Parts: sequence; C-alpha cells; structure tokens
Amino acid sequence: MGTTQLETVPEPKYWHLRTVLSEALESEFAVGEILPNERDLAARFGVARATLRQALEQLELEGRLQRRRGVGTTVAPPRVGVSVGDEEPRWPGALDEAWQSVDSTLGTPPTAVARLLGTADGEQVYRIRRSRVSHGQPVAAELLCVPVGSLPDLAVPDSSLTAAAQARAVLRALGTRALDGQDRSVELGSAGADDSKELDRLPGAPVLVVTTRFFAEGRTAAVSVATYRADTCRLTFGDSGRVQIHHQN
Amino acid sequence: MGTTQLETVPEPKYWHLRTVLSEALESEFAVGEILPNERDLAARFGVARATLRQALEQLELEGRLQRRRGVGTTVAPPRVGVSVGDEEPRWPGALDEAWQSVDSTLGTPPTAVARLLGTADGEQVYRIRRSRVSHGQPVAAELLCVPVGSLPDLAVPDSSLTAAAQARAVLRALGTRALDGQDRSVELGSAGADDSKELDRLPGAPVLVVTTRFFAEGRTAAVSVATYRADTCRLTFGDSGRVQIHHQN
DNA sequence: AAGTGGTCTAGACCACATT
DNA sequence: ATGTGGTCTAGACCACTTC
Repeated sequence: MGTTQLETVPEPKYWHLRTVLSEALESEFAVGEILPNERDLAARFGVARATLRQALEQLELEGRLQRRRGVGTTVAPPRVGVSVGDEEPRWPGALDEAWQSVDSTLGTPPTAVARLLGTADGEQVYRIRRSRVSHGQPVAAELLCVPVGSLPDLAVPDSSLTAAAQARAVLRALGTRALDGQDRSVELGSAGADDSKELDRLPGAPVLVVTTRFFAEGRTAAVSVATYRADTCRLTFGDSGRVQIHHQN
Repeated sequence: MGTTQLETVPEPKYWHLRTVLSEALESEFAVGEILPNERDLAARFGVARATLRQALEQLELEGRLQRRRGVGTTVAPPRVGVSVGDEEPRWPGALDEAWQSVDSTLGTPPTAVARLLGTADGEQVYRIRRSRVSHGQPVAAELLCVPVGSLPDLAVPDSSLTAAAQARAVLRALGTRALDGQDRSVELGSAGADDSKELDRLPGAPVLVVTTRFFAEGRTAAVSVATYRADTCRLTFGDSGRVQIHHQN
C-alpha cells in the first residue's frame, strides 16, 4: 500500500489526500464522530500540516466535514435541503415561511441592490434583515430592500415601534399589492462580516447567494438577497426537499 | 494611511487585504487588466506570499479575479447569467438548449445517482455526457443517466453508431414520453478530475452542482447532474438572465 | 492550563505558458 | 530561458473552547 504512489501523472498530494480521507470517511467514520487533530493526521500521512489542511478544506467545502476552532473536526451530516421558491411567485413574508425578522431600518440600499431596484442614488428604502433557521441551525441571512415609494400607503415608521413590528408592517403592506412576477438567481459568494456572524461562521465562508426580484406594476418593487451556508445547505426547487442526495466523488 | 491599523478587533490580515484589493479593483483596474504578480504584490503589502494568496483566493471565489498558471492574474468580467430551468418542466435535449453531447455509454450510474433513480445495484443505464458553452467558454459539464428500462422502445445501441448519434437517439426517445414533473436542487461542490478537465479548471475548483430528476409514469425516468463553474457563472431561474447583477461586499 | 483549529511566515521547488 | 501561479515544507504564534 505504500508503493502505490508511482503514478504516470502524479496528482497533487493534497488532492490524493482528499481522496484517501474521503474513502476513510465513508468506511470508517460515523456522522458526528471527531477526527484526530490536524497535527496528528499530518504526521500520520507524512505531510506538512498546511497540506493536510488543504485536503480538509476541500472536504469541508463539499459538506463532508465540519471544523470548529477550539473543538475539532467532525464528520458532517448530509446537507439539509432547504426549499427556496416554488413554481408560482409569492411575496416574501407569506405565513408558511421559516424566516424571522431580526431588524428593520430606513436607509440606502447596497449599490448592487440599488442597481436592481433601479432607484436613484441615495433613494431611501426599507431595509429588513431576516434570518432563517432549520433544524436548530441558522442556514441563511437575508437583506430585503423595499423602496419607500413602493409602499405609498404605509406611514413612515414610528420610532415607537420595535424593529420586528416595523418589519411586519412592511411585509404586510407588500402582501396587499398585486405581484406581477419574480426573478431568481443563484451564485457563489463569501460571507461578509455581518452575514458571517449571523450564520455562525468565519468571515469569508462560502455561501450561496440567492437574489430575488419582485415585480409589481411594471417596476421592481423589492429585492431580496439571501445568503445560505454553502457547507450545510442544498437549495431545492420544486419538491425535491424530501429526498436524500449524497455527495459525488 | 499607514496608521489606520489599530483596530479594536483586529481582523485577519488576509481579510483586510481582500478588502483593500477589492476596493482597488473597483477604482483602479479595468476588466481584463492584469495585476502585478503575487511576489510583487506580497512585497508591496508587506505580507508573506501565502497570505496574499489567501486574499486572492477569496476574490477569485467571488468571481472578481481570474488566475491562470503561467500567465497571471486578471480582473474577471461580471459573471455570466446562465438560464437553468423555466417554470414548466421539460425533457433534456429540447432543441433550444445550449448543450452539446460529447459521449454516450452504457454502464452503471454513480452510487449517488443510483439512489435517486431507485435502480438496483448494477442496473444498466445510458450515461450521456454533455457540455455547455456560453460566450465561447465552457460553463458546465453534465452527466445524464437514463435507466435502460425507462426506454423500452429504444433498441440497445449499435456499436456502429457514433457516441453523439447514440446520445441523440436516447434524447429523442426521452422526448416522446410524457413528462410528469421534475425536481431540482443546487449545492456547492468541487470539480472532480473529469469535470475539471471539461471546464478547463484545476481539480477541486468550486462548482455549482445542479441535480435534476425527471419523473414519468410514477417513477424517476432520468437524473441529470450538471456542474457549473462557480467562478464564472450565475444560475438564473425565470428570466433574470437579461440583467446585470454585481458582487456584494 | 491544555488542546483545538486559524493565521502567518520565509523559504523551496514544480508545472505551465510565453518569449 | 524566463516569468507566472500552484504546491509543499517546518516552524511559530494566536483565538477559541473545554476542563
């Protein structure tokens, strides 16, 4: 077994290590079990710790491992399927959703969001921050921006209201309007300082960014940017959330 | 400007560097422009090359940079929006799609796919590999598996047919059947040895894995696993493909 | 206090593309 | 031949959790 290494096209050590560890995870470890620490593992495989870490990072990116500073490295459970969007469009804040409002302010949107909304520079929007929890773990953080002009019937928020109450008021006002359609995109991103705290991860952690535009009366009435933990989540469309999907090689 | 560093909660160097570089990219560089090489940049910022590389990796993950061995680091264009799935389900291989069949074999599916198909161990499937090109660049590689039993009318392939012709025959046969529905999920993965070659990336490159199940006559008639380059692609649902979305901070 | 993963360093060599 | 990014090393120290 020690003599298998003469390959015609020698792959990088960390990649080979990843494969070896991957197989070991399937055959010799149970979900939740803790692995030996990095220094021991590196010594066992005869590589520098940095090289071992490169392999672990790959496996963590694939959702196979979970690493926590001060604690250790554990075998991750299969990713949870989180349903994001069905066939028919719906306003955010519909009752059956798993979102919880954590804050609501009045201010200017991030420039990327302003571009999607088509708002003028410095135009005010309601900024609602929500978080989504699944199986007791935070899985997503969202920033929902609604131009003040989209909700003419809503009184400018009273400072006597709690942030959560303000958020509810905005969502309720949105729900009364006719929704013409919506739009969605998914891309890879990395958690900023704020999101990473909400998601209980380090800054820079990989996230799946789901951007949704809501259309009403010929314009973009709201934009939601939701960041999902890429390590623990599998986004599902339709009703595939019920099914187990496992990692590929 | 050199004295701004006394922070109450000092963030990691590589993260701070990422921010600095990110701002420089927006203000001082044009798309396609090449950055100074890593050794120079590291010296300029007074950090080790490994630390600088950590910052560059972040920016590459976010689709802001593109690095090519032997060439250099360039400013990446905005991610291209690739449409994946509309409202109504449709068999793969419909005419308007941008997929190109590259191979077709008869064999057993990967275990993860077998689980989704509900096939018995060792049951044979048509395995079709396709690739998708957008703007002259490969953006996705797909493995489409169809159990032989799903297409009773199709003769077992003749070895005289080319792989592309076999693939067409399978897709055509699929298209004649009634499609009851479909199912989709998106998750983060890393490119395997085979996919990474098709996508023109190094093994381990981040990819968005889109898994689609096709239902017909009460069973899963086909499963598609498509891996999209996460660095260059933004997956769109509905008709958001027309719009520019830029990175967040 | 001890043990874990996270950050950082300063160097070396390799694979690849270009000249 | 040169220059680029990619891999790897051996060590140090830090931040965090747990005991």
